[in-house]
Amino acid sequence: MGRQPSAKPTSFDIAYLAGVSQPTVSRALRGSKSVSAATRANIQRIAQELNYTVDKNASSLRSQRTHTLALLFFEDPNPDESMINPFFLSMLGSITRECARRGYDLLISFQQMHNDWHVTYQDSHRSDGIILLGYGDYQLYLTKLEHLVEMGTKFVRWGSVSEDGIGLTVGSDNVGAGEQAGAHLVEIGRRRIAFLGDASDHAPEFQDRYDGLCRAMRAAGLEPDPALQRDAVSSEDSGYAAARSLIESGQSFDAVFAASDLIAIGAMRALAEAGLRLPQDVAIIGFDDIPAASLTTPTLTTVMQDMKGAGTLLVDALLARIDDRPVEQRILPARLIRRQSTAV
Amino acid sequence: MGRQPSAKPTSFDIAYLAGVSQPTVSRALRGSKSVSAATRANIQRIAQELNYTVDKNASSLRSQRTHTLALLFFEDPNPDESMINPFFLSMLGSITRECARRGYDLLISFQQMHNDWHVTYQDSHRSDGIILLGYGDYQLYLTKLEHLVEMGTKFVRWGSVSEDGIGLTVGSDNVGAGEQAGAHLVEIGRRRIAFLGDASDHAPEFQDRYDGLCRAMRAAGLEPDPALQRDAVSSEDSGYAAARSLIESGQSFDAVFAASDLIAIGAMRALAEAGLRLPQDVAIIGFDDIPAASLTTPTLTTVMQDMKGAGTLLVDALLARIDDRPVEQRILPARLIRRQSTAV
DNA sequence: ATATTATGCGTATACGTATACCCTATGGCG
DNA sequence: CGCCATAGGGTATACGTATACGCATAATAT
Repeated sequence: MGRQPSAKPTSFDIAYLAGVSQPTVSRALRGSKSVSAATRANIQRIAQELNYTVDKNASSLRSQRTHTLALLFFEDPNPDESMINPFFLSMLGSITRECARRGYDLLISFQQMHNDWHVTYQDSHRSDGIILLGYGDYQLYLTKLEHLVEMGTKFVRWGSVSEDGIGLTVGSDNVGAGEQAGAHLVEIGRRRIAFLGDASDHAPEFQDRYDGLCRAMRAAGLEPDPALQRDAVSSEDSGYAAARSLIESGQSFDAVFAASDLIAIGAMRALAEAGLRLPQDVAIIGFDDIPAASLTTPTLTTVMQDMKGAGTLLVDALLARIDDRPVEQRILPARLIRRQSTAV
Repeated sequence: MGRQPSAKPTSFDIAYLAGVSQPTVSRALRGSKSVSAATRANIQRIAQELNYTVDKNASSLRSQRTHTLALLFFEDPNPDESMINPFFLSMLGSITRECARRGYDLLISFQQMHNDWHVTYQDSHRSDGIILLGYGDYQLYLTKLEHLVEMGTKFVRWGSVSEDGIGLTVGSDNVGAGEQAGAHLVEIGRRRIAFLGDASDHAPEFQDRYDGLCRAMRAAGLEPDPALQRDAVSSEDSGYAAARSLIESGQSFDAVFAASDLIAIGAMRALAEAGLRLPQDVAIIGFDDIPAASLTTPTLTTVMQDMKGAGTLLVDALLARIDDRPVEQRILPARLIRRQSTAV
């Protein structure tokens, strides 16, 4: 009770003090060239003094531009609560920074795929565009994407770029990364390389990684054995289960390429429990280079994605989309990080 | 280019179709009781059919309520880029979920403390309130908080509850947690317990943890040795440096309580390099229970904070603040997780 | 039967900004 | 010296919603 600033100043207040009309204030502050330098400077000074800020809602309502992006993150059906995609954080960091740099706000929301998110954000004028990260049910995802396209909603998504997908996609070079991993394993003399991760079209990124592995093996004259592939989603438990299934099948193998570090960490536990020595008996490579990867015993060879570049590129691409500038799909390079788990 | 929905429907469209006036539509959809059940049902049906959503900007402009919260995360001056507070993610998850449950949107922004964030979010009507996480320069932080209070801005912050702080604070029971850790170390026979982490008023939470440790030691008839305390910020490198400094000082110690897991992990590296056996020669306890804590060798005893509860509580408290309902400071319990690093 | 109150809804208007349009002084040009 | 382009800025209005009020009709009280 009794706050000294009687109320938030409006553009009318500024206009009054500057001896001009309200529209002139608006023009001056938004950089219109039809206002003289002197007038603009004066207006800016007064605005500064009064701590004036443009009312976001009024501005958005009138201009139909919110200068806000929405980031929708889709969770897996049963998320390993304690370990939600660790690598997501650095991407989030670079996305928020890039947004700030461009003068955009960022709305964030963790979603279940079955929600009506595809209606909420654009139709209610909350944001100018949407960034999509992850997905639960891939088929449902595609359906909703089609709906977005129909509605003319602007969006970009993180994922597999190789598929001729719906909408604009930014992603790592998963195939190339898989090749690097495969080549490395072949180089250290491994012949029977297992793959842990969904290799179906439910998880295009994982499939790309598998494709890359297969390509590297064939290039070395080896034929990938389908019996050495096990489905797994990105969680430690799932990796553990997949590795156990592999061990119990009695198949012989001397290397494992896991589609994510979480899977790899779970698999390492299973392998160690089975008395297999890492990396002598089984070499293992993960994917993502999460912080934990350098703490495992042995430390985990993995593939590092350019998460910072990813955030920047996603925002870049989305803004281009919004402004109807041309954009093409962009693939980010990934790099193999060699650690003890493949050091023979 | 030829989109079939001629335009986003407005409340006028609904009103026309329902044979009522626009305000009635607004009333019906917002649950005003001065509209008959029949009318309301009819309006809702039509709105549903047209995929109508309330325009967020218009609504916020008129009602002066944005139904949006802003989450400001302050980064340390030199963030260990790859490992930004890992425990932050689960909190973020619970905050977004809680917001969604209450029908609030969440704006997120990583900030440098020196920015004018304290003006931007409330004054421009972007959000109804602010959640503050972390801080860089603590003194500067306090200054800006005072400014927020002056302006009548609604906010809550995560931090040390014990200080009779500015504004409303939600935080873990750091003192209690420190006591638990100390008691545990004493229980396994340790007498010379070092503390790694800033114990100054620049980092109230760390100081609370240290106070807790001291209290537990005194309760056991031990006097904490100030020479065994080393400043450290929450990063692996800083922990490593602090531990090295401790080792090189020649002080004898048989346990380490680190103010965060990152510090602990760095310290473990330094201790191992110095040929000290963990936990036989030196037992060690961290704080946060980040995923990596269960992957170190030996696995790390640590304190788990209730991050999910934290997110819920922060949102809860802020909404209460916004609605001018009474709220008191809330302290969340923390729990010691015993692992190999203190198993003797 | 008349006065009173509640119910359900329409009328008018405000929220604060951005833009289309219009007008007035210049200055340049022939 | 008259004509037109241009700079600079004012006037009017729209963006879509939420609320203060007022006014009927119906329900209840007296």
